[in-house]
Amino acid sequence: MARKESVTIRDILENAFEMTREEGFASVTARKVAVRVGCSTQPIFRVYKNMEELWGEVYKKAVLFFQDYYDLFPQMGTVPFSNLGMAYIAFAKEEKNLFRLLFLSEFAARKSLYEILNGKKGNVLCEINKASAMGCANPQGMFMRMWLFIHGAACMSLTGDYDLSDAETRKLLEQEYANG
Amino acid sequence: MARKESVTIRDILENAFEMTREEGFASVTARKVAVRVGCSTQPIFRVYKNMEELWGEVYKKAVLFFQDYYDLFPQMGTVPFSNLGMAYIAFAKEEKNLFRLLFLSEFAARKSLYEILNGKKGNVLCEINKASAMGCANPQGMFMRMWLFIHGAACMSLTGDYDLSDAETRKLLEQEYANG
DNA sequence: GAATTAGAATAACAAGTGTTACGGTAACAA
DNA sequence: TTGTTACCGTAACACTTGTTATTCTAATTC
Repeated sequence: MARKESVTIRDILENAFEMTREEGFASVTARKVAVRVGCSTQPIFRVYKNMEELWGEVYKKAVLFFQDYYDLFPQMGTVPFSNLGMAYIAFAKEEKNLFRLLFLSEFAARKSLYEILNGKKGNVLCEINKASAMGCANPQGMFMRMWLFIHGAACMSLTGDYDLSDAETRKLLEQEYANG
Repeated sequence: MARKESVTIRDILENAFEMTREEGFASVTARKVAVRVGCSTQPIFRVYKNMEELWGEVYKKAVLFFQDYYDLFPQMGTVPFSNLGMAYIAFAKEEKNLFRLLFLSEFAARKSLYEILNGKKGNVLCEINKASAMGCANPQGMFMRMWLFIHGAACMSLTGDYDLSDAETRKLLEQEYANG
């Protein structure tokens, strides 16, 4: 009856996402995505109502990407929030453009920081419970204090103003917890 | 001999800076600045070689603006780094667009965080000396720890994920210092 | 008042954006 | 083999960007 599609929704989203990773969210334009996919701009607008919709999907994919990143991140030590924090800081270093999109852009208002961190498994709640079980009197307050610290390190690494090693960073986080 | 200028360099820079404050750095385009000044785009290119140069001047003006902001900020309490930190966080809340330009944008690499904070009066050194005089064993390390905390709060307030009152924030900073 | 000349307005160029109209093409049904 | 029809490439529209060429204007000097 009809012609077979040669450009899939997957091709488009995948490439738009990789472009965000490599060149930043601002470079996801209709023509640039088309060039990278190797087609005209037409298939994009067949699949997505408009660019706004594609951008929204890239954002959603970035959220899932971060959550997978944390799931695969090596879990070391037992100090609450430290693994989550280490993953967050490493993510900011390695995936600067995705970090900006998720946690600093105007887009970032779509999901709260807490919502993204918590993910499907309730990562934050899990850490809060762990802290509580370890005798922390105010685990929510501890989370906030720790996270200010962690978010600060992550954001600072974007501009090159933070350059401690992973080992030093972990030490700092553990001290920070101990001092609470 | 010649015609008198009706659009000054001051008109242009002042308006470009105010546009950055109100609408963000990205809205400083030749035409938009011209509309706001009330002239054509021509006087801009008489005074500045190109837009890049104007943007550079806006950035420099933002640096000075922040430093004045801190100089006029009410100095309360004696805990080292706390006044500098409170000013920084308040600045992020009140001048979101300038904060982004100074401390998070690609532009931010022009001057290091430390350089901007320190200013002409050596604000950071001053606080480090104060800490030292008050018996702090590792004042540089203290500065770094405090500043991670402070930068985290400032950046979080941009996306609406930080909403503690000034009093609560100050308390946190003082505790943070005490725990070091 | 006339000539000179720098300042500024108008308009254009070239490149880039999102989006849409049109027409050719390829795959399947008859 | 012939239609049908969804897919996709080409080209265009309308808009925005930085920048520049041209033309008009106004202030000063003679």
